[in-house]
Amino acid sequence: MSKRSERPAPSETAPRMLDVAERLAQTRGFNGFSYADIAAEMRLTKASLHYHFATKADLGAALIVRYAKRFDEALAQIESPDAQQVLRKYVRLYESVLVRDRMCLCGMLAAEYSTLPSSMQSALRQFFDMNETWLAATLERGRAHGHLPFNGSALEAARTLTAGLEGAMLLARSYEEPGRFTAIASHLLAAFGILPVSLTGSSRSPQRPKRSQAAAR
Amino acid sequence: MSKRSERPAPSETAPRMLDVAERLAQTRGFNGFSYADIAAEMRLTKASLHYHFATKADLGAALIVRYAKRFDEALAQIESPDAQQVLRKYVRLYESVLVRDRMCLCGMLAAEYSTLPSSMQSALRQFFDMNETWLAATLERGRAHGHLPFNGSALEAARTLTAGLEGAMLLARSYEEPGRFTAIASHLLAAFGILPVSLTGSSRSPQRPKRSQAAAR
DNA sequence: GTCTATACAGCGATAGAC
DNA sequence: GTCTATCGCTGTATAGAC
Repeated sequence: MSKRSERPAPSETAPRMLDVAERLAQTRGFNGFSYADIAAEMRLTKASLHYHFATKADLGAALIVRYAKRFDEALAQIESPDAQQVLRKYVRLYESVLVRDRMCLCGMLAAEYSTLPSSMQSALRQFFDMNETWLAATLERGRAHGHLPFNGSALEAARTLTAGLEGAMLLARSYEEPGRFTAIASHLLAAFGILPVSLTGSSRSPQRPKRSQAAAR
Repeated sequence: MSKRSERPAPSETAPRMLDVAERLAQTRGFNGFSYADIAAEMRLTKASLHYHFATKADLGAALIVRYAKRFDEALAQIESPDAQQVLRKYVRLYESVLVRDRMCLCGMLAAEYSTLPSSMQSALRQFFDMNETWLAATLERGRAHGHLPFNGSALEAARTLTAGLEGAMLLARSYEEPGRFTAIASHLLAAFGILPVSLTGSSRSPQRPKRSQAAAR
């Protein structure tokens, strides 16, 4: 926080703006930072910033689009035949955000949803749609291969998992204790029969997986 | 929404202020409304409002304290020997907030945590502590009586449930589809072996359409 | 308790020089 | 692309009359 960024090369100004704005949005919310904040950090004037993103709504929409693209790429990179491993890595994506004292950008923006320009609202929904589509497909595939013993609709399971992770980030941040997130995430994964990371390694699992109680009977 | 409140009796101004501010904070966030918004709705001037709550931080702290008190009372009212029924009603408390197009006040404030005055930050943590203490005790009691077949720490289970419900509200609001919340909440309850309400009447008490505790908030 | 009036900082945004 | 300068508006908050 005490370090002020060097002034970027002109061609790098737009992406650096997005970097700074992203961090501010994740930590303070979209309504919690201003062009002046970005300008101070980048050692530019507010007017210069408006050259790159004419309005804050433009900046905000670009923020979501880039975030969604990166998230999509990250999801592609954690694909693997082992659905349990994929989901553990999925959780770790969230964790890697939290340990940098940030909230998931889109979780944060979801809280401010009703105050956002409509361009941001629709971009936000696209992000969540993409996320839940990928997650539901992953869950369904894992179940089909017999690796994920959960019950019920994969789409609803995906939404439940996302809600749990977003909520866990929200709460963990209020305590400045990332460990709260990890504990909740493990609990959520356990509901899908997924054991903690420390027990992975090989396919043997001497401990009985905590079966999901969902719709038992 | 289109209706503007009547001007309150002078002695009622402070509580009405809290009512209006609460709704605005739940829908737009604490940084998403101003004294001017409250003043317009109450047909008073901003200056008059500052007489009752000198600063916005004072208003915000009072907001949380009152909310926590009401929530505590609501929890006391849903106590019952049937832990499953208690948890279903607990979920319905959240639902009753969401269907009025609001986010849980404290979930919303949690998102803005880092921008809040410290008096609000500590009040917020108190709210979550109270909530999780009650919930963990409820879960533990249900398990001890054999009514809740969940595994692991009751405290962590409580945190997981709270995170899931808060996250579900967050996401459901971005789609303006309260049904998303209900589906996720059912899924979460199922993880504790709690069946949907519609399937509960068969063994014991018949289904009663009584919806008394939906008040408050 | 409520008012008018105002202070003063911050906001997003624009015009035009360089 | 970046600057200086400025606009119009909104934000929280205060002083003092009624």
